[in-house]
Amino acid sequence: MKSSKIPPATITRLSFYYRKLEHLIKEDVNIVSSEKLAQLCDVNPAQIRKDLAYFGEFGVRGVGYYSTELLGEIRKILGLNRIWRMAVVGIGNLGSALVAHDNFHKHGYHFVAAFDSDSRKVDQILQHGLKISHIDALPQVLAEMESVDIGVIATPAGWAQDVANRLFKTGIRSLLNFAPIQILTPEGCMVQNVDFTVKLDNLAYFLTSELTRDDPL
Amino acid sequence: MKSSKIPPATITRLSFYYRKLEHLIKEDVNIVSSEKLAQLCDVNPAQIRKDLAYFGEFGVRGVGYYSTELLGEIRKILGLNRIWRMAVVGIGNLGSALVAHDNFHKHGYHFVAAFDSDSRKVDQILQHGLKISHIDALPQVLAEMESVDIGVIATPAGWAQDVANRLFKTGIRSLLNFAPIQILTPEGCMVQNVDFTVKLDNLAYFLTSELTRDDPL
DNA sequence: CATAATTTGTGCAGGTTTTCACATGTGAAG
DNA sequence: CTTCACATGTGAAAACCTGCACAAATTATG
Repeated sequence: MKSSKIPPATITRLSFYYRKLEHLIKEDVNIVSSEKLAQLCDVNPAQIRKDLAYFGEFGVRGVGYYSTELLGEIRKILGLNRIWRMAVVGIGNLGSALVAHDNFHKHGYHFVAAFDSDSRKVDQILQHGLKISHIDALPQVLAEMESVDIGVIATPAGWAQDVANRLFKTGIRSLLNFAPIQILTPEGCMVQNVDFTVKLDNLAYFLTSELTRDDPL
Repeated sequence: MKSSKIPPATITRLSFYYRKLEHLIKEDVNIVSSEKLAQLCDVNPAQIRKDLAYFGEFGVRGVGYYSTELLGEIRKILGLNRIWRMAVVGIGNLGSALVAHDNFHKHGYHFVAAFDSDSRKVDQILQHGLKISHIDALPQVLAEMESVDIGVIATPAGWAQDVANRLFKTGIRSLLNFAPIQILTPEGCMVQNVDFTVKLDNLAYFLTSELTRDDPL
């Protein structure tokens, strides 16, 4: 259980493995080899074994991994054996879509607070009885409830840093940021960016470089 | 102009530089040094110079980079000096939010077709006069229009692979996938995944490992 | 024109991540 | 009980990426 130096990419891959395992278990696959799982996740088998080795020995030599057991181990590693409470700021098209997206809820990520700067939206009720509060009431609203683990920023770029600062001030240490900017982050906090435009730029580059490439057969 | 072996991360960073440059130019900053830009993007200055060196020499020694010139060069590299035509499949909460999101449009990514499997949604009109077609009409609709560059998958996970296959079959070679699964991709095609849950899992792991850490001191 | 002050572009070293290859452990069959 | 087939766990090699440190180029100044 050496947690010393774990590549960030390993965590992301564990998340993939987890999903595939859920899927396999639904199909009554009880045992899976690194070979098989690797194929499904499109990675190298040794990679999977290395990733898991950071956290322990979960397989049986000559056999493979017991699906449910491995699922449970990864669940423990990632911390998915609990509910994570989230607050979202910015209830525009994207924010609404996120709240309505039941994939979050199904995986234990629950929205427990929602904020917007538009007073006309305040007191509107969203999915699961979630009520929109005014952004200026953020400190009070969060102080009055059980602590929130993750903040979600779904505001325009111009607001994002300000909103992030307000969230950090309440003691939140993790943000999921949908605004296309780099958030300045205090020590001990983490921001994960979901940046559509960057992804599209990657596709644009791919298509462009394919065209430009002087393919000599 | 050695395009031989460019790290994927370089492309992603170019996208960041591009955004920051846009911003700087708006503030009438004519010249920027790698030092300055690095600070703003939170990377190493040498990294920026290395990234740019893959594609040419765009700076002036002793001076720095002319903002607009560099912006133009990166625009050319990434292929952002044109309109990219996109088709979106799945007009639920997320799909609607994407179409409404004007950040795409502003950066040259235009939705020109929209599909859904729900017949009740067919013929509904979205932003910019975009009309929803039935998913089964996808081949015909796309055949009748100027070619589409990028497919966007905003369907539930179960549909995603099927939709991807249909899109690939029309000749589309790039996908932006919002479904939480790994898409099987033919040779010469590219899929970029925007996977919220993976990002959340990363945050969950961060928070969990921070708690578990036996902090000596 | 020479010198100083900059800031780029880049060879090289260092570090991290991925992959290979094999020893180790396990279950099954004869 | 021995042997075989198999799949994990892991040290070592390879591939990849980043960061340093300095040479090269440019402008400014006297």
